[in-house]
Amino acid sequence: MSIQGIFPIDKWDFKSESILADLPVADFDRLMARKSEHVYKKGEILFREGGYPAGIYYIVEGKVKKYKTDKNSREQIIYVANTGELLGYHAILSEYRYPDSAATLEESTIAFIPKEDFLACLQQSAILNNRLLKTLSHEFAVLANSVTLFAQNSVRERLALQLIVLREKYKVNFEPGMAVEINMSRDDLASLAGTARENVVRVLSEFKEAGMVETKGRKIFITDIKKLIDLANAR
Amino acid sequence: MSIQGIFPIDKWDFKSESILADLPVADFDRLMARKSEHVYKKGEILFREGGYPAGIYYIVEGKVKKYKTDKNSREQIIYVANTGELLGYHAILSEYRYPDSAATLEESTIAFIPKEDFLACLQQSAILNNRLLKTLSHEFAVLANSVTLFAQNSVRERLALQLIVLREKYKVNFEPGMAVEINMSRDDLASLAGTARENVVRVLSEFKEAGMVETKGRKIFITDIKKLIDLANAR
DNA sequence: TAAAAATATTGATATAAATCACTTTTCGCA
DNA sequence: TGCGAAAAGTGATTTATATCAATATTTTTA
Repeated sequence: MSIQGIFPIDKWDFKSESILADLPVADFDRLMARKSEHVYKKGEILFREGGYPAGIYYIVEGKVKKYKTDKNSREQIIYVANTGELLGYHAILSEYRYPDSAATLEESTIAFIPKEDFLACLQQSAILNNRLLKTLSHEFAVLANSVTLFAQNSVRERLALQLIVLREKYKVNFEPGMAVEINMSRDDLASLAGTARENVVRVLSEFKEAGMVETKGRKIFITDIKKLIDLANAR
Repeated sequence: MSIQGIFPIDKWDFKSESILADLPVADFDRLMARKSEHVYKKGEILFREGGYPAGIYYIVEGKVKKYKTDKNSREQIIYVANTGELLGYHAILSEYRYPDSAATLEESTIAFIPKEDFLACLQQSAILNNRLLKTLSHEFAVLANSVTLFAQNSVRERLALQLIVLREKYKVNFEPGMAVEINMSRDDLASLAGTARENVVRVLSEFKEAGMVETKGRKIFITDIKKLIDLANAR
């Protein structure tokens, strides 16, 4: 789902192009022929940065964080993938190792597709080919935005933007005006905003003061998205 | 050219996969059939973020910065493209607008290839297809590294890393132990490192103190790459 | 080659954010 | 249902870097 139209440009359109949508049934079936589906508990690791790729992963249902870990073992979340998204294809297409790690953010059902099946399908399906090119190009735009965000914006702005993006991913059965619950630890939010947990807590309570969010225990509710967007667009 | 082997992992392998290398002659000729070549002066703009793409650009000779401009018109350089690299394909492949702007960093000879020719060639050449998939996947890895760099590293580390990367791009007729001259303004360096010009100047003079670089007027020479790398890897 | 313009440098100060040390709350589960 | 571990929150302090104001240097050009 897109947030186009809310932002001036769709600068923060983090919508996930579904790579497999509209794939001809034959192609889809070939791809999925030897898949193995598995339910992962929250926090389980699918693959690790630097590892050699054996195949790709399809999120049947759930959420996965893609992240990098630096030498101080501080984690940086690059992206939050949602139901319907594909994972791990970068490593296979670049003929190299996984550029990041992936771990479930909640209990998730995930299908594994062997590398050979993915490559075979890729060779035969022009549509899959084009979808990948399109998705990868879109990812470039999204990551370029991230670079600018981290290089030039304050923690406050970074967190605001990440909350806006997360809201899109966490809203289900949404009706206008409804608060969206974001189910993510302060630590993960910190990792997503590129800061320390303490700062997330402080900024979050600022946002609470300003009537943008509410919290109940660990739960975070986005109550006024418009205000958040204004803050993110300000300066 | 790669800096693999210098870094522990090739974390900062910013080498540019040449998309057009090894392309069958027939494909290459078709792609280039209607190209128009033009010499740009330093600082000329090839395309602007948000613009509708009319084609792609091939750097015959020269250097181009890809950058984004935020609401305060502060510039963030995302990438420095070198001789032999292709520009502007993201916009065409994603079927959207240019995600960033491009401007020459020095006098450069650049060929423009109409969108139709690029797409036609893409449709007929499986090799071009695969090269694009590979390059885009590699770009993902590079940008993911950038995100982590900006989110978690100090200005000192950021500048050190950017200098290491620039050194690869600015070295010509290089012999071991030779100093490499980086011909870039303090403002552009600041934009590349995500900081203000003043801070670049200060950090640069620190590096000079430490014997890593030398300056002559505006010119910057990387004299001890090993020390720079140690600094970038430290922490 | 001198004057003007662009670019770079320096120092002082303000501000944001990291870090540390600690307390409190929440929640899974025994 | 209450205990213990994990997660969240708070306050004080330090540190890095942004910002401002002014000067100096380099390059361009007339």
